[in-house]
Amino acid sequence: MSETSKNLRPEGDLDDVDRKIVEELQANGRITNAELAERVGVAASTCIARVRSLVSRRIITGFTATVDPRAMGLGLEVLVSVTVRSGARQRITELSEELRGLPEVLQLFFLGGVEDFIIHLAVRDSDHVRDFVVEHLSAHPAVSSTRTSIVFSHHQNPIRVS
Amino acid sequence: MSETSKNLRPEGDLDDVDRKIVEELQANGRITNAELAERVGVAASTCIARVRSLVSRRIITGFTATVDPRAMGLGLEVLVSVTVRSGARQRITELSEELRGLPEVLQLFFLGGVEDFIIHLAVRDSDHVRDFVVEHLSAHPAVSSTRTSIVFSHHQNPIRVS
DNA sequence: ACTGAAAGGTAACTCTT
DNA sequence: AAGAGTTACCTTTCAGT
Repeated sequence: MSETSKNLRPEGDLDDVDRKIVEELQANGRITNAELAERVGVAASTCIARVRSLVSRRIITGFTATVDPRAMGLGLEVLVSVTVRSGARQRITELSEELRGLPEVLQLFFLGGVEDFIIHLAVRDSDHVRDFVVEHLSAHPAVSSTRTSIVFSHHQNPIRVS
Repeated sequence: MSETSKNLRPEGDLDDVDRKIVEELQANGRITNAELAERVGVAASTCIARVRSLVSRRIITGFTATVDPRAMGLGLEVLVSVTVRSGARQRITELSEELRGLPEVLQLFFLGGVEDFIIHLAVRDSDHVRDFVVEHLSAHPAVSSTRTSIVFSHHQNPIRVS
């Protein structure tokens, strides 16, 4: 009954069962509740209650299929760094919201530092990159400069509780 | 029966049904086959065959739960740009594989251009960033320089067929 | 708060058209 | 590719611990 039997919440306020569930669902988001329960070592009824709690607490924020961009005809990925004009700082939010809505944009990092954004794009080809930069960045009054780098490869890891 | 009735495969060789399936499964990876079939407008038996085909062709590469790093005790995200010493180019692969295995690493972009990598980290706090950089980057003989930027916000979009 | 069993529902498979 | 019918399994609930 002591607090010392609980860890000093080293990672959020999840216990071992929650963490195992999160780990398994990151590795396979389509696993059935029955199998998840077995892997985690709790009853199916317990497991489904835990998963629902994790979702309602917004610890798990969603379930998605991961798709290969090349299979969708998007053979080129690039990272575009954007610096905003110092006189146009207040327009960063407006610009970022515009960018978020564009289909080429896979990810948008809103940064502190020299660069204000990094945009991760998946596009058909280099012409498509140029069109994107010209149309949405160079033409925008808030944008000071951009720098585009080709992504040779891209790896994504699950979040690990370590 | 003519080729003209098929589009000039504007995005891979997926038809409208495949594309709708991919779209729905990115939005909700845990949708049931019956509901997916209804939304896409095909029979359940057709739908499950399509999904399996997409997975076996590696167009859909997996299903995952998305997790809030903050809920896992990882309250700080940063992007670290890494430049490799010009005399140590051949060690990039070795370094990237080492980095991929680290629990703090969410994403790794292997780049062409001035910078060789960008590492997306989720960490507890700024001490954790420093430890990571010192331990895994500065100490590495192939690393020439690093630059760390705080991520204020991060958005991720599904891949859209446009 | 977790478990286990029972009931109901749904998915998956096969065959046929 | 669709539909029907069968099987099997999964989800859900609830009472008990």
